[in-house]
Amino acid sequence: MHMKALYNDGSVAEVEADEARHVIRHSAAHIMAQAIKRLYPEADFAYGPATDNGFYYDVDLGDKKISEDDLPAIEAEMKKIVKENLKFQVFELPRDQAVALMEERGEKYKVEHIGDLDEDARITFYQQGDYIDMCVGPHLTYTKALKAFKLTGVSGAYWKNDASNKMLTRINGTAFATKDELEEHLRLLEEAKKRDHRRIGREMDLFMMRDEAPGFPFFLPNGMILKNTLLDYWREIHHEAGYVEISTPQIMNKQLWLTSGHWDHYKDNMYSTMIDDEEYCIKPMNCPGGVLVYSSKPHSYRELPIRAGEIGLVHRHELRGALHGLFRVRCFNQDDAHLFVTPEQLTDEIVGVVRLIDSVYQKFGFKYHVELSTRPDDSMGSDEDWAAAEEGLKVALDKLGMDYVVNEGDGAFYGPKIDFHLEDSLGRTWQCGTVQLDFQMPQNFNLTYVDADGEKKRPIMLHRVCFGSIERFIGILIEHFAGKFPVWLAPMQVKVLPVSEKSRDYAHEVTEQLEAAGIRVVCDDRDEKIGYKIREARGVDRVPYMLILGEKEVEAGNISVRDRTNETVPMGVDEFIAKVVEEIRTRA
RNA sequence: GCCUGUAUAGCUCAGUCGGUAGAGCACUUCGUUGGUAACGAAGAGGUCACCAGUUCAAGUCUGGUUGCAGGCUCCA
Repeated sequence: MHMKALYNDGSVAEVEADEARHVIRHSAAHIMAQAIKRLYPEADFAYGPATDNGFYYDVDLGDKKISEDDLPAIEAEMKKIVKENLKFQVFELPRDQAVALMEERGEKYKVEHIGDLDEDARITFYQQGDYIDMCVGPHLTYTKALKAFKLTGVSGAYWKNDASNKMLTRINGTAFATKDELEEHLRLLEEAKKRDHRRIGREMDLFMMRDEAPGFPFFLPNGMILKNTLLDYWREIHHEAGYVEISTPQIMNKQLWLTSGHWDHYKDNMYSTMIDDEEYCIKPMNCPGGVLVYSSKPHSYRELPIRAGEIGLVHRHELRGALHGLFRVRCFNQDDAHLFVTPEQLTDEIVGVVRLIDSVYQKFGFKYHVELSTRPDDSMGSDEDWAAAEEGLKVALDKLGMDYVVNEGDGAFYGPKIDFHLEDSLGRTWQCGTVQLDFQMPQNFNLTYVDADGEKKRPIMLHRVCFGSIERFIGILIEHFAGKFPVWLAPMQVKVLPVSEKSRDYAHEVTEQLEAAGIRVVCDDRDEKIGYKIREARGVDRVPYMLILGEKEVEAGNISVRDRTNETVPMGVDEFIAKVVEEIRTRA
């Protein structure tokens, strides 16, 4: 799909594909702003960019409010503007005139924006009809080129993404080159909703949420199978990677959290309780416990690196507006580990951890992106330590040749981190794995090891998780597989479906044989028709294998195996058991 | 915490102008013995999230609280 785009130097060029889509969406944002301005003359616009999925504009409407009910009117006005086929024009102004123009038009956010621009920044404006917007473009050449768009919702967003600023009204929309593409996009969104882990979790009886405990998930028997199976896998690969496993207390006294720095930097997220008139905290992180284990006895350089894993249940008071299924909860299990290493071992250990995390994500076929998160405003420690720590992570990433984006100011309060982000069904990303480099905790707790020269030295501490939180990881897994887990993970691996009462005894026999082989099998011997049972096994249980057993199979002494491709093949029971057991063993 | 919505049966949803509730699926029972994505009938199931208010009367209107959804902020 070719189309023309107007650039801020006044030139016009052909654009296509992603670039064309971006131009369409960005122009849609301007046309929406023009429509809003016509309907709400007091509207004051902030930012209005194109995004990966559409576009939005943040607007300050003063005392007025816009809700979803108002969107059809705005859409209708946009259609009028499209029909008017206004020409997009571009012009540039020197700073003082740019400010004057925006002030004259009552655009105080744009004026502030100009103030934030570099001294030598070129300030360009795009105009269609009587609407003028400060913008770097490019844009469509005429409004009629906007052929397919839809406003999708209203939300709030802080000016400059800062919670201390005013909350503006964000109006979201999406636009495509053609109506067909728009329809397809909306259809895919509907499809994605069917993969929502909250919905599948309920359908498959994996977990549940209750109003009595917002943010605290309940795991049901099927969910526990999934969780425990993941943990078995986790223990196996960590044992192979030279990790030991520990477990540290849920509740430890406030003094510990003062020493670790959590009290000063993380107090608002911590739950606490009184025990015998002394204040105790419920752990929001596992590291202080891990540190206490390390510091409980002297260590030689010969013992390092120590890699101590812990499936640690942590509780954090998250803002209720942030809660989201299993993705954002108030208590979760971290597949944590703390590594105590010498400076010489540091890079290799980071590389080892990153490789381990990568191997886990490869196992499930996840695509992910990596971020290097640097020093936040609220942090502890010296500039030198932070610089060294950030450098340490960079060196490891470079050694691995990994692509990453830098996420300024998003590190933990005690150190910078490498974050691994996974996608959910809607393409939203969630941080799962992370590797954090920490010089602070060893200092705060005066951790040492005796080096070869007999001197006491300070170990460096690495915090790391692979899954991140088991809960979040399970949520991602559910959406990734749409509940159709590989055999080794499936809570129900085989469902035996007798066609009628006549084959019920045989079905029970086969079920027992599978059970004896360690296969998770359920026999649906209800008095229902075979089509009904298949429908439920497929659509609700999402079981990898169904065994259809009728008189034919009783006669032949074999089984009919139907897999997820809906192919049905006859097979001997022993042959099938061997196949499934092998798939489970190899985690195929 | 903030913005915009939203809350009726286990699930998905109807419920008009305010007159104390309905469907489909699921569940239970009975019949049915059925061969690859819904067998038939009957039954049971709701303090309409909660607390106030308006009204002769509230699922319905108003206010508040809580949960939930999509965002923002924050985060694994």
